[in-house]
Amino acid sequence: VSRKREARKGKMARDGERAGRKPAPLQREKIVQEALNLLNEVGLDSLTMRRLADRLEVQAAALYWHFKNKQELLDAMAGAILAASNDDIPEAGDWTQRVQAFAQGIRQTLLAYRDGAKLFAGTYTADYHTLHYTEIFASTLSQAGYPPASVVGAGWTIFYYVLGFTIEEQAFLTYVDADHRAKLANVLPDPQFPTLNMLRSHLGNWDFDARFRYGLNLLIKGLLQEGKERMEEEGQIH
Amino acid sequence: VSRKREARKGKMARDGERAGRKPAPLQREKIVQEALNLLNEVGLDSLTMRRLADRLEVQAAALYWHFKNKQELLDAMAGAILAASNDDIPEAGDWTQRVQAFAQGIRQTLLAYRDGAKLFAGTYTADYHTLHYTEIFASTLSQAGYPPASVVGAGWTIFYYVLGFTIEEQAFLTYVDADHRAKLANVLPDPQFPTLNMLRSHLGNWDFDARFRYGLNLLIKGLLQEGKERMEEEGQIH
DNA sequence: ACCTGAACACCGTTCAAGT
DNA sequence: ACCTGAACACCGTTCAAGT
Repeated sequence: VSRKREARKGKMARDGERAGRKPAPLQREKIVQEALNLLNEVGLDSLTMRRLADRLEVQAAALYWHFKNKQELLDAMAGAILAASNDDIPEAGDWTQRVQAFAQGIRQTLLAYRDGAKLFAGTYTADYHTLHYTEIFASTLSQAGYPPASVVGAGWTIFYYVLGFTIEEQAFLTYVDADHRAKLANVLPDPQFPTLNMLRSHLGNWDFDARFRYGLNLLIKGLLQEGKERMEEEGQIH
Repeated sequence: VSRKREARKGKMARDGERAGRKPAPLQREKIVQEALNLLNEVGLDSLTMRRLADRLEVQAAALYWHFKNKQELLDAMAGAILAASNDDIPEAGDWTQRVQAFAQGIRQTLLAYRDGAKLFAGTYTADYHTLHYTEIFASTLSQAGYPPASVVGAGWTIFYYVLGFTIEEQAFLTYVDADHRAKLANVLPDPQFPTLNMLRSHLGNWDFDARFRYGLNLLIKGLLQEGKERMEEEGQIH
């Protein structure tokens, strides 16, 4: 997970606009790494500065020398999750396969840490890794012939889908136990909701992998359709 | 906003599986309503039991007679937001227009309260309103000829998209100021990311309405395409 | 440069006791 | 049935002072 990061050393855009100043206070990465371990053990709601300080065998106040406040630490954690992810998206296959691998990659990255998606939501980072990922996606769709507005629009759409999906997936995995699931199932056979009743067996399906693929396919079908419409228009003009 | 709820009184599935017991301790709705007001004023992070108690001119401990814990209150708030929303989706138009209106309705519902989307995320409620909404969507797509698996899959996909979108929209509106936006713009002209550089003008576009419509259209295009493929298959078989 | 000690102004939650 | 008083075990953050 962290071997990749060594290999990219020297690219230096790592700490945002402050990059390239000096070799970064060594301690910062250690804190973030320990914070991520703690996240996996206790979850986002129980991740406190004091608990983290305990782990690092330091006073809580010490953390405020390295981070302005808790939010800045959380932002750094979100960045580190993305950085640690498998960022060599396969170049093989047509663009639909590449886009699919891209979306799956983001989902797996967020799934790799407890509450990873929730942590990531609302973190508007623009560090090297975010831009790198975006560049890969954008160039794939651009080379497939899609115009700028579509590339950007599709990028956001896929990102929002993956984010919403993974937030709900992780919430389900941690908060919804078998009891709760059974309760949901019991509510359904209500004559007031005939269509839901009809769909009962499908609504009880919690195969997140299959569910994710269905939505991703729908988005790609939409892109294919958009591409076809664009070709037809161009055909009429020329 | 709350007149609608009066009109539906007597349907009684309101408090989940405990419904139909007795006329519900009057106080509960008042607490939730005040909590929503507080949410709009201070945001989700600053919504505390103690502050809410102050507003109701009561001790914080008193809230624990009405709600098991804070999470139960948050769940009730999420339910109330959905309940207060405009739930008579227009019956006019073809199914694509109805699905569009449906998704827009959910987005507007979540936007109606500060951090509404974040509050809603991970709240697996199955109250009357959730089921009612789902029923409307499912029947629309069912009547359009889509098979059960597609109806359910498309429902989840649209939900995840709307949720992810609105979370990021609200986070942007509250946390990202002009300064931050300018900083994001400055990072882009990097020769390392040629495609992003090319898309610069489009990446700086923060028109969320337009962005939302693009993604929604993409999903509907995908559904139309899926429908066409299904018709072709059926044509070959018969 | 980096950390401690101690404090400030808060949290969510419990529970005996009141009415 | 509904609420108070008081406590418990925590929070994030600041800041003088240490090394």
